[in-house]
Parts: sequence; C-alpha cells; structure tokens
Amino acid sequence: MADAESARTRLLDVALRTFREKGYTATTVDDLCRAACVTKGAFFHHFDSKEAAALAAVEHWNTRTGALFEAAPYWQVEDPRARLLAYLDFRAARVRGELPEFTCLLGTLVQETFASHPALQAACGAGIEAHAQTLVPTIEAARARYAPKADWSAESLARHIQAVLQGGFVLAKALNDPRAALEAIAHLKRYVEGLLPVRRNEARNNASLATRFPTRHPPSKRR
Amino acid sequence: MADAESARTRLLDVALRTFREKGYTATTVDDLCRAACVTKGAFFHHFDSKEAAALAAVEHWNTRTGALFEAAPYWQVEDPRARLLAYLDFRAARVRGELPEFTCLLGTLVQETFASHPALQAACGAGIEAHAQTLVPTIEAARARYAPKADWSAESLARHIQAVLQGGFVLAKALNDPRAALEAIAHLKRYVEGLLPVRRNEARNNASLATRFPTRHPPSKRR
DNA sequence: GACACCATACCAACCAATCGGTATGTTTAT
DNA sequence: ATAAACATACCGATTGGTTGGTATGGTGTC
Repeated sequence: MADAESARTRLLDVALRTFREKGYTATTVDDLCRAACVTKGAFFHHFDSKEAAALAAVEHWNTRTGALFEAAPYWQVEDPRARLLAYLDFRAARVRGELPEFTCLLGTLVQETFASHPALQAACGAGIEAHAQTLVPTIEAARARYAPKADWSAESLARHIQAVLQGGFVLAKALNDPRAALEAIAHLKRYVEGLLPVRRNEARNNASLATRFPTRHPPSKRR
Repeated sequence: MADAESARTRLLDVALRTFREKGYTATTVDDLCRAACVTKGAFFHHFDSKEAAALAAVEHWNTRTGALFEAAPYWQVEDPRARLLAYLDFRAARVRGELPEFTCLLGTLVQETFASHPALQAACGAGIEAHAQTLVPTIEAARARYAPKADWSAESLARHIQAVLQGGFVLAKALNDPRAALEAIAHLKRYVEGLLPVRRNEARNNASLATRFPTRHPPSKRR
C-alpha cells in the first residue's frame, strides 16, 4: 500500500536499468519483479504481457529523457551553431559511470527486437526519431546562417547525430570502455563544426547569455 | 555421412543469420538445429555449450568477413585517401537486401552480452578492433599526405568509422529502413573528405591502377 | 453515519511449454 | 576395431503467464 502507482513506477524504473544491462529477452519477468520488490501477480496486474511492459518502459524512457533534454542547458545558447555543439557537449557529459547507466534503451532494445517484435521496434524507432526532431530547428537555423548552400538536410544531419551516438555506445560496449563513445562524439563535433564554418566577420561567439530561441522550442526551464 | 565437417559449418552459417536476426538470447539451440537440419546431439557434439557455439560463430564471422574485405576492390586504389573513401563505398554497396543480411553480427551480439557474457563481449570487441586496425595504415598514409598536422590519430578515426557504421545499422533497424545506414555512411564520407583536404596541386586522382600499398597489408587478390 | 457495493492493487501458488544440457545409443569412415 | 559423427530420448530448471483469492479505500443509499 502506501503510495499508489508506486509499484508500477518502480517496475518501469527497474526495467530501464535491466533492459539496458541484459537486453530484452535475457531480462525475465522475475528479474524485474525481484529488483522492484514486487510479486509476479502485481506485474501482470499492471502490464498485460512482458512486451507490453517493455512498451511502457519505452514510453517511460521517452518522458524521462524528454524532460531531461528539455531542461538541459544547451537550450540557453542563442546561436544555433553553438547550441548544437553545446548539445553534443551535453551528450558527452552524460557519458559517466557504468555502461548500462548512460547507454540508450531504445538502441539496445531495437537491436534484438526489430525482427521479432514489430511493436517494440516501431516504438524505439519513433522515440529516436522524435528526439532527432528536437534538433531539427536548431540545425535548420544554423544551416541558414552558416552554410545556406549546404547539400545536406537538417533532418538528415539530425538522424546522423543519433546514429553516431548509438554507434559510440556499441563500440563502448564492445571495447568495454566509455572513452570509445567520447571519441565518437568528439569526431562528430569536429564534423559538425566543419559543416557549419564560422566566417571571420561573423564570429559572434556568445556563450552564457540566456535568450530564448524564437521559433518552436521546449521552454528553457532553469535547472 | 556425405560431407564431414558439414554439420558444424552449416550450424555456424545458420548461427550468423539467426543471431543477427533474433539476437543471442532469443536464438535457441533448437532454432539453430532446426535451421541447419541437425539434431541437438550433433550440436552438442560440436560445441560444448550455446555460448561456445556463439564464440565459434564470432570466429567464423571474423574469417568470413576478413576474407571478404581482403579481397575487396578498394585495396586496388593506390592513393590512401581515395582508398579509404573506396572502403566506405564498399561498405555502402553491401547495404542491400534484408537487414539481418548486411548488419554486423558483432555489434548485434555485444549489445546484449557485454554485461552477462564477458567472453562473447571480448570476442566481439576484438573482432571490431581487428577490422578497424586493417584501416589504420591506409589512414596513417592518407594523414601523412593530406593532413600531416591533423590533431586526430589514425586509430581514433578507424574506430570512429566503425562506430558510425554500427550506429547506421542501429538506426536502420529502428527506422526499419536501410537508407538510414546509407545516410550515415554518406555523412561519414563527407567527414573523411573534410579531414583529408585535397590541395589543388596534389589532385592526382588515379582510380584503377593496381599497385600494392607498401606497408603491411592484405594481399590484393583480384576477384 | 452505517452498511452494502465495488474497483483497484496486490499476493501465493500453480501451469504448460520451453529452455540448455545430458545420457545412451547407432551409424559411418578409416 | 576404433573413434568420430551423428541421432533419440530424456532431464531438471526456468520461462511467460494464469489462477483464485485478499486487503483497502472510495462511493452511493438509506
């Protein structure tokens, strides 16, 4: 008793951790129940099936990370190019602690489920796509200002950034070294800098002044 | 009867396909036996355990892909910069057919096994690292010729290339669209081109002359 | 304000199916 | 004959999922 909804939330939180550590199939319902101090009956009271729980976990992940990124400091950066680079710094700063703590649930899940669990695959894809979309206006603005004639689209670059991040996580797991992820982000940052060259007369590198970006954007909450 | 060693090889070939499609845990020993038309007794005659079979499959994968890349046409390109770009073209050209056919076994396996099966994780890491190493002399030579003062190392770029490829596969699975992988490779190619700028007086773009690269390299077999 | 009513949250015990693995053969090439 | 290469039948453990039940707190009725 005590806090209603607590068992469900506890299960979802535990699911984020466990799925990232062991993957979807290797994570058993009992694993989740044990870790959340919940009986199996409670589990199947809240979720129709293991797959439904994973879907709920993906949704949980999306709201969790959505809030994290909405409140992140890079939104305070006015210049879109600098803001995009600050986003990458933010991603790099999150590479800390153990691998299952900073890697991406969606990328991990989709690797094993893309063929056998279409619903999960679609949910992971939608989640990644949605996150990529949050970058598009920034990239669009940066492109207009710094590389108006570029032959790449903002959507394409936004997706590519996600790809590099996912790939960095894979390599970090393979080499058992978080630095592999940091290295990938560093190369990615260099790429973005090269895509958006700073013309000499336009080097208005502000950094700390907090002005809201005019177009559609998450509200820049102070943290 | 018939061909000795055939059952083992058949199991390994089937394992490459199945592990890539369903992942390690979701692939059962019976799955492999059924697909290879082999009984369970035969399976455990050739492999001590499921994990041992997966390790053998990784080794099988390494020799298979090792041979594929050794014989690949990009080795025929003399200029190291052009050879590196030809490698990326080769990787892009392999993105065809269904996802489980062109994605990477090592990246798929390591995502679920990095925490629970250290032996598999290490084998996948070693395999990726070994493949990255085949690019290092080429990158080194390209760097010496085109960007001698660059602040990145050949090893770092070789690893980054693998990261982008892995990330492209993840995104292709998530968005259920191989074009995501191609997009990532296209961005990666642009990055490499930018890292190794062609000076105007050095634009000696040969293409077809087959000269062995001087340092340690796989023999450039004609195909 | 007492009491029936009921939905939600949770629990312990259980189930058929399937898992990786084994024991004990039989076949086949040398 | 001998050993490797299979095949059959089986095992205990675990899997996702179900069962029938209880505890609790809110709500309508008189």
